[in-house]
Amino acid sequence: MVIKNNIITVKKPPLFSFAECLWFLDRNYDDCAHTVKQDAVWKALQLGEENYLLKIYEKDKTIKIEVVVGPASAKSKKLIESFVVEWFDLNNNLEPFYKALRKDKQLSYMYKDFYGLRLMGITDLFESLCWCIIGQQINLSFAYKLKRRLVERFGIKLEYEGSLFYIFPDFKALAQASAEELKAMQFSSAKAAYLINTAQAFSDGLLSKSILQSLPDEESRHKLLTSFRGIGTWTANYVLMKTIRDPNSIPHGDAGLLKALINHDIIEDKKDTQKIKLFFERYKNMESYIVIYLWRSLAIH
DNA sequence: CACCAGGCGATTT
DNA sequence: AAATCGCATGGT
Repeated sequence: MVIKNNIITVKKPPLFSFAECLWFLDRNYDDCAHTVKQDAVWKALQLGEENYLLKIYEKDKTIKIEVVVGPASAKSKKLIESFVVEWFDLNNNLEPFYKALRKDKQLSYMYKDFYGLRLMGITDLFESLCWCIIGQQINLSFAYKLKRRLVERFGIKLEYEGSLFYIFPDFKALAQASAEELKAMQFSSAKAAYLINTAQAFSDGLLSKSILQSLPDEESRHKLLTSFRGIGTWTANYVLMKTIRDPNSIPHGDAGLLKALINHDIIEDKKDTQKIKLFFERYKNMESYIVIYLWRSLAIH
């Protein structure tokens, strides 16, 4: 009998659906950040100095994390477990959010239809910022294509049983990329410069997740982020939501968010900032979660 | 062909 | 301060 010691077991929290989270990861886009196969998600990532390939699936009342590639020492397992808990937002109690949702006449259907969906994070700040810059003002299909090109060129490739898995490039690799090469990959000149500038800001120690987390409030985090070229209010808020997990962060001006608000007759046109403000007051300190659920609704409207 | 896309920075009013 | 403009290019 073989005893597997490369599996980590995590308890599922209440108000959680692994299937709904997997649905989000496997929307109709070609995201190179992970692979959904059958009922499991495969994820390549770097933690500390080590590269890992994880296979994550549910079993009974638990989530299983199989360390497919990489060390499965006690220390590694601890890091991996923290990563998954953060990625799936497992420590967040959604009860207050669901309470507010159930009271919402227009949106209460989401309580059933999207039950258990979590705010799937982007735990790495550099990756999160790059993803925003790539996605600015272009459609998502094209954005995912650009991201794949960037990752295949500058990222780390992991091969396992004939399949390829990618780890997002280190900022050091992008800091010395040439704008010309990025432009040849169909990035606009502005975006090529933003990406390289951002990578250099990390290289120069001007920006990091811990720097951001050490700041006292959302306002100061937003201010630091937007001091860099290419990081506007939308990008700053997106990152605060997906990476820093500020609960009250809203990516104002987001095209998808506005479309969802119009679909639900919450606003009539995109410039109705007053009604948008009123709407979000119903979700104080849960703004980022209602944004995720509104984005989720775009797939059914 | 027109219009929009998970915006941003620069310029003009 | 607030509105407008140029960017770049794939999707529909």
